[in-house]
Amino acid sequence: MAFFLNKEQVREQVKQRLKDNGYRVTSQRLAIVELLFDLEHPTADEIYQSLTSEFSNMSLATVYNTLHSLENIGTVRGFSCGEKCFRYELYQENHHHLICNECSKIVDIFLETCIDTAKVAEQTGFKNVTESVEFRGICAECADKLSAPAE
Amino acid sequence: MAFFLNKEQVREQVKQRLKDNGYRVTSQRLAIVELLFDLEHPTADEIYQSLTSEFSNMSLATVYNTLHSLENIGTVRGFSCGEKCFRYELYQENHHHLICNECSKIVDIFLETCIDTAKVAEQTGFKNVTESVEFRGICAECADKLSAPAE
DNA sequence: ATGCGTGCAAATTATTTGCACGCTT
DNA sequence: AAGCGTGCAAATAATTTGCACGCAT
Repeated sequence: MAFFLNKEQVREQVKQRLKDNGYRVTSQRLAIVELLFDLEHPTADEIYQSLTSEFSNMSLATVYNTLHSLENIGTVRGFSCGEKCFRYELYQENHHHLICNECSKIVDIFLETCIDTAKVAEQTGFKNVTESVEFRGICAECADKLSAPAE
Repeated sequence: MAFFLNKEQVREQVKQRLKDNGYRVTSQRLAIVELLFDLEHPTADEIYQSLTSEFSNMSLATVYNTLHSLENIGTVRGFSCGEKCFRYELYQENHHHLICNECSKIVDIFLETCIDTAKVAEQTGFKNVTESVEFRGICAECADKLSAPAE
């Protein structure tokens, strides 16, 4: 985890952004942000599982709603690993993914892009624009497996 | 559509790549590639609908299988627009997306990046690496709608 | 001739939605 | 006091999978 802000700072930043965008600050929203700070790339269900210990009654629907709100304010990014599951993480510039098409393994890649998000926002009229680069390919192990049957 | 290759050239390229990667060249695979050349960002189901006119009997399962194979050889890229639907397109460098978190509108963005896909492949051992930049945000109309209730 | 790719249909499962209550503002 | 956010549970629909046949190699 290579965050530029510590958990407390992220918390404060999110609170500010929620307010700025007309969302209420709720304990569930903050809890999910903190969880995302600690976890790798949880799915909605994993987040739900982790939070049921903290909040005895918390529903999956709330997790989805909250993630959606957090995406809207540019704090969370969802991405699909493999076709099926959807994973979420705190948005960080320069933090990208390389995903195996076969086994859905996710490799984190930190690299500078020369992409100007502000400019994209300006030219398109979009708000809260986040950017991420997704690499796709076949990992070495899967490449072996795929060619193996042909031997 | 700003393809560097015409349809025939894409066809030949795909045939070669299929062979190179140990996949068979089938009419369904070529048909899907040609369709992707013509269509914007079809979903699997839209592809299926379009092909049923050409192939009287063609199943959705085959569409999914084929798309997956084409992804593996780096010809097709799938991406999620909104959380629900999955869309597919021919892979082109410098062709990226800006997606609205609310209405899932897709804006195509062509921009040069300083991303070196070959280097990523080299450093990670992945094969057939494709790259795409995905921008997310809230489009102007949805931003209006979201703030409207607060007025 | 062999075996992969296809078609069919059933199964799985992630995600969404509507409604009533409680908490934040 | 008012209304958004939450929780619950049912509904929705995209995607996957197994099996048998035909076609490409």
